[in-house]
Amino acid sequence: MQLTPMLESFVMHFGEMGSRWGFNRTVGQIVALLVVSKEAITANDIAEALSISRGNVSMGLKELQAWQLVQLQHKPGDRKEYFKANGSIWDMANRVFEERRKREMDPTLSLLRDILLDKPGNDAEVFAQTKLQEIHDLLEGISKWSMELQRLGPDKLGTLMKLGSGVGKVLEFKDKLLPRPANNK
Amino acid sequence: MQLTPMLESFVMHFGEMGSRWGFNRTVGQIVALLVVSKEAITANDIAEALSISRGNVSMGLKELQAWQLVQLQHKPGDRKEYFKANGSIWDMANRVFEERRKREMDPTLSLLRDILLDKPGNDAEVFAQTKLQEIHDLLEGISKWSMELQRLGPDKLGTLMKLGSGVGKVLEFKDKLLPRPANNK
DNA sequence: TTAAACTTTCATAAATTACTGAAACTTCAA
DNA sequence: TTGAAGTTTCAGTAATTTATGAAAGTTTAA
Repeated sequence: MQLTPMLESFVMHFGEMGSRWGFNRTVGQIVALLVVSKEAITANDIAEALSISRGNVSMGLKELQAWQLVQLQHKPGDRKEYFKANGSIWDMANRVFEERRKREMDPTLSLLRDILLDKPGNDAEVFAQTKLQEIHDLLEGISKWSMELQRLGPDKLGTLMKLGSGVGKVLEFKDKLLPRPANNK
Repeated sequence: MQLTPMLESFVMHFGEMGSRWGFNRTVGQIVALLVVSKEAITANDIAEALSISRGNVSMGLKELQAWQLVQLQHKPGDRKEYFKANGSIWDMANRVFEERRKREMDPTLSLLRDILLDKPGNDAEVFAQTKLQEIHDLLEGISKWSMELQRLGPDKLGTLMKLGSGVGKVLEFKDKLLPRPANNK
């Protein structure tokens, strides 16, 4: 497998960005390669296209399976395993969001809840706890909201996003039209 | 400066999470320390509290200034520089979002735009470009939308988030009430 | 000016993370 | 069962990132 310059620049860029998106360079390259590949490809193809070791590919694919970003395929009469991107771009982005939410917010939320159960021992701790409470509430809000948004599905989310600055307007309607939502803290 | 066990656990946790949030351990610890400190503190206080070198603190604070997460203060008759968290938790979270958007999406958007200007050279590139276009549109959508949301300000965003699953309902209203929004691509 | 008090820089050391490749493992056809 | 075709694991090494601390830089009071 040989990449054209166009595809190579894309794949390499995803490698560079990988670490910012929560995985390492190789994993970024692999997922990029799979996304632009029409047909499913083997681990050997990947190793060759990216000039990395076979072992590295294996670990990368394992990681991507944990993220649910790749799909395994078998071809009849062929013992090799073939891989392809799992779902649409939208699906993949959703899974990345979800996974990052888990990794970036859940552990902190859990720690904050624990700490907030403790009695403050002095003045400094009293002040600190009010701050920790604020952080907790913000994280919890974002966390819950992002889960709601994902539940909306692509179509509605699309509408919501296209709404853009119109969101403000719609919110005003809501105040006038919805008598009183039942979810006050 | 000596941290109580409660504060220490919080500060250390932020250190661990730091790398997932886009900065390194030390920077995470420093920002956590500043957030729970009622009074502004000196770089030496920080080095002592976290048991890290003075130089490291200096670099960490520099980084945090780039993120606009710390504020410098001077006390009359005192030559030292004092530092405190810059703005409310909300403000700080906003800046982190903004900065991450810039780092995680902008470079990719820019690359994708470039690539999409090229003529595909073969079949594989034709397929790849449709995928790249999808990625581009999704990223652009998220990017623009998140900017809109930030423009709403805390109050409205709060309402929107509290709305939760109610968002779906409000969207239905919108379809019925807003004749036709002017922002079609 | 000088020098004391303080801060930043940066070369190098330490720590962490990622990659390789050979060995171990698995699966399947004969 | 054997061995060929394939995959995974993991110890060792390479690459990258982060931290240290001494030297250089800055600021201000006298």
